[in-house]
Amino acid sequence: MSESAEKTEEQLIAARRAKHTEVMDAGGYPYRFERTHLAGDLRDRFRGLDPQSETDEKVTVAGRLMLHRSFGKLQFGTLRDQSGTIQLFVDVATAGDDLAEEFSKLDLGDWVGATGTIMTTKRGELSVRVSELALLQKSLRPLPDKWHGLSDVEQRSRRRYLDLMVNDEAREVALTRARVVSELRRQFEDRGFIEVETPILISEATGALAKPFLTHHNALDIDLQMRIATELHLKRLVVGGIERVFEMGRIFRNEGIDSTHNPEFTMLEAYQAFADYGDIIELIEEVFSAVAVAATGDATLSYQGRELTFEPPYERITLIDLVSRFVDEEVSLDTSANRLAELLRERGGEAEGGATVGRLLFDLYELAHRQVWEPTFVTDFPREVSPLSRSHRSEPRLTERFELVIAGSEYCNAFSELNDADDQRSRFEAQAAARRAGDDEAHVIDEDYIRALEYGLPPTGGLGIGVDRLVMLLTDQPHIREVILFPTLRPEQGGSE
RNA sequence: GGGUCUCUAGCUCAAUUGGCAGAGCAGCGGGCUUUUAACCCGAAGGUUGUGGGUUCGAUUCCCACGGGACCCA
Repeated sequence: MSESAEKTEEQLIAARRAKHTEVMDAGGYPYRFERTHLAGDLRDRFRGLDPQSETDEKVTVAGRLMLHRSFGKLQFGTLRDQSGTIQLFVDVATAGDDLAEEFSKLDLGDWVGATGTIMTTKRGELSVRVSELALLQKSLRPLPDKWHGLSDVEQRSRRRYLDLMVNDEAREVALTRARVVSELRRQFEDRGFIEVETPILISEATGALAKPFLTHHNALDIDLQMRIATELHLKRLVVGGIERVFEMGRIFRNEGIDSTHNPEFTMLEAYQAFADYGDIIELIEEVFSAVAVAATGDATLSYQGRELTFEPPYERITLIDLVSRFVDEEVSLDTSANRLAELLRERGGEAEGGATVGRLLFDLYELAHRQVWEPTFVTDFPREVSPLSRSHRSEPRLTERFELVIAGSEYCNAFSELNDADDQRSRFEAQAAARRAGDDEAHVIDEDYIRALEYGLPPTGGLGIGVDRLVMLLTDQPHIREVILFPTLRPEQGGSE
């Protein structure tokens, strides 16, 4: 922004600031305000009131002044509170010159309280015939365009308060997210899951394949990492006897930012003793359909112009069958690595030298799953890409793991939990070898977790749900920044965050 | 990391082949007793992201840098 542009803005601010100074000189703004009704409540209660009605109902409303229309001796204002909008009507004949003058001096964006009787206008608009007015706090800065709102995506993310003020969709997304989170919590609580909180700062981040954020604790003088999953802590709690446990919390992964990745995001993980991945599939179907209905009112919705239904049952297909369908050729665990690498390259993938059959099948799946639209459980993942999943009961080269794929992306990752301490140790060691070979996202060995398993983890089914992505789906948003109120951004030049 | 596009008034957007940078909203002044983005009249508001270059002349063409968006890896 150039200096003169700032000057232009300063001129706009100066006029508002002059009025602000007047208020301050006259004793300042109120510390509280007694509101009797929300706009939405009034709309519900007086729905169907005939045009040009006058009532004796005296109400006090409060909110931000969003629009102002002056019509000679009449003035109309649109006041918005959290529940919606209500019109303020000021008639100089009944309100008097002073109140009309006071009302006309308000600026868009001001926080205003108004008392008066409920009425409707000739056109039937529900209004408050204002008899008392209170300026609760002046807005010193001009609002964005009253019709177009704020459209620049960067500014909308950076100044979310403005986005929420002027863009209906931003408010709707925020509210829907709250409904999703609330319903998720209710679904698990109703099934007897106990909500817990596990550490975010830990000496070594485990439970997923991702780079952690690094930090430092001064008093202990130790380096710490921020969690990349809640998995191993939650399973320790199952070992401890909390047989149904969940956590919905912030996860941090030190990765790039794109339409589906924010460095901090919200994941729900849940673990259920005595269940296997088949039980978890049923649980997920119930939870997802309930959440879709709670968020949007319907289990069927439109995402990016295409219909999608959360109505169970969802399709189930093994990873190998999905890959076979994708490459249009029957593949299996006995297909040669060379052939799989060839198929991968043909489909535009990159096959690393020395990649195992399981790895290559997984890489092919990563391409194949983009073509899946309706909710689909893809089951039975290769062992080497699933270091925390229990071996498949009928095929040891596979694990009892599934992902729920919807609209080309993964929304849930779940498995029969690996509860054999010795097997877990050998999986960790395989990961450690990969790490030594240069894979810095390979899992590190968590000795205490193995110790916990040695005390005995019952047969357990577990799941992880990417909450942000689920909200994207349910709000029809193509970018994760639209469902996170304050997404990670490069700091503004010269500004502070 | 690579490619494409983009940055003009507080906000939303124009600007012909390179020829005086315009509008709407907001703000300011005036009019209007039923508006719904009210409307009408008037005045004001700009170092066109930053820095270089080409040119008589650059919002426009070229280069670099910065911010952003999308696609690819």
